[in-house]
Amino acid sequence: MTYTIGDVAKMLNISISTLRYYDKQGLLPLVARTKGNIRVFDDTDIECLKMIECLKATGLPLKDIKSFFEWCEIGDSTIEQRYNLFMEQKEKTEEQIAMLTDALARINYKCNFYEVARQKGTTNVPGLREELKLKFLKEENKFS
Amino acid sequence: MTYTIGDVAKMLNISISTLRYYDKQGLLPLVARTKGNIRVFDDTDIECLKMIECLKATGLPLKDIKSFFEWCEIGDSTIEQRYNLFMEQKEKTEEQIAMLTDALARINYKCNFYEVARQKGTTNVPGLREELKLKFLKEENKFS
DNA sequence: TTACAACCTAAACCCAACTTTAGGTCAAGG
DNA sequence: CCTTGACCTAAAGTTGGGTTTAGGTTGTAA
Repeated sequence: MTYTIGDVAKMLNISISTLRYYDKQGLLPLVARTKGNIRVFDDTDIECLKMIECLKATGLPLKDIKSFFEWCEIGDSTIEQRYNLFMEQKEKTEEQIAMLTDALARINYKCNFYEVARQKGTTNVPGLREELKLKFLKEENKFS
Repeated sequence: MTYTIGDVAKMLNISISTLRYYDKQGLLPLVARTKGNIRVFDDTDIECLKMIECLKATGLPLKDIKSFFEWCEIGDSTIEQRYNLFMEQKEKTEEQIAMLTDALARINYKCNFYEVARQKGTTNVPGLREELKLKFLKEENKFS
């Protein structure tokens, strides 16, 4: 099965210009072309793009993703590097999830805070603490 | 308790230039100054900065963080906006965690794959599938 | 066979979020 | 007083990850 760049863009929800940009950056070194120079993507290219999306989602820079594909092409002598890359990325991803989980807890707190504030019509709700209140009250005092 | 910009930079592990940048962008509208124009941070400013870090971690752009602080200053008439901001950010953060959890599963698979490959000295391991193999094998065939 | 959408390139442009640079000011210790 | 490190500003530069533009080619269907 083969696909045009437009097909791939729709399938993976990546813009055509981004796909061309990735190709130019050397992230898709193996994309075939027709005699008329039109890109022909196959299922392996789709798999590569999904891997790119996965690594990008975890914050790996494009140049490092490029390195990974270069290592794949070189072969078995680069297994150690590839292993290290994924082990490191695993750690970083776990850290990111932990950070986001923390952030989510704070945000949930705020959701509850503003839920109550919405009902009462004021952020001045006894029993609930808002981080910013002190200073804004100080500010109010300044103006009064 | 008050702090210099250098103190805050060390406490929160944010560079001095970033703190000044945030101030310039209007994210720290309430930071006091000495008569000699030196910034004086207090504990509320530290709380604001922690909130900034939290929202930034979830991908909220600085201009939106600025809006939030502006809404806080305006007062109770902006409760609804603030509520919506946090509800939306809650959703987005949950989505991000889900995405990262997916990515982590793929990465863990790769860790295992390369763990075995490392032991065997080759990625050509029966029973383990590598997304990229097809094409690279095709490539090998091209050259042989 | 020509019209038309979809493809191509190179190069310029864009944006957020910083960082660096250049040239100055502040304040505490000797 | 004067030195020195920490502070200040404005403005320019940097980076990553794209998008846009301008000008051209391909290929399919009427």
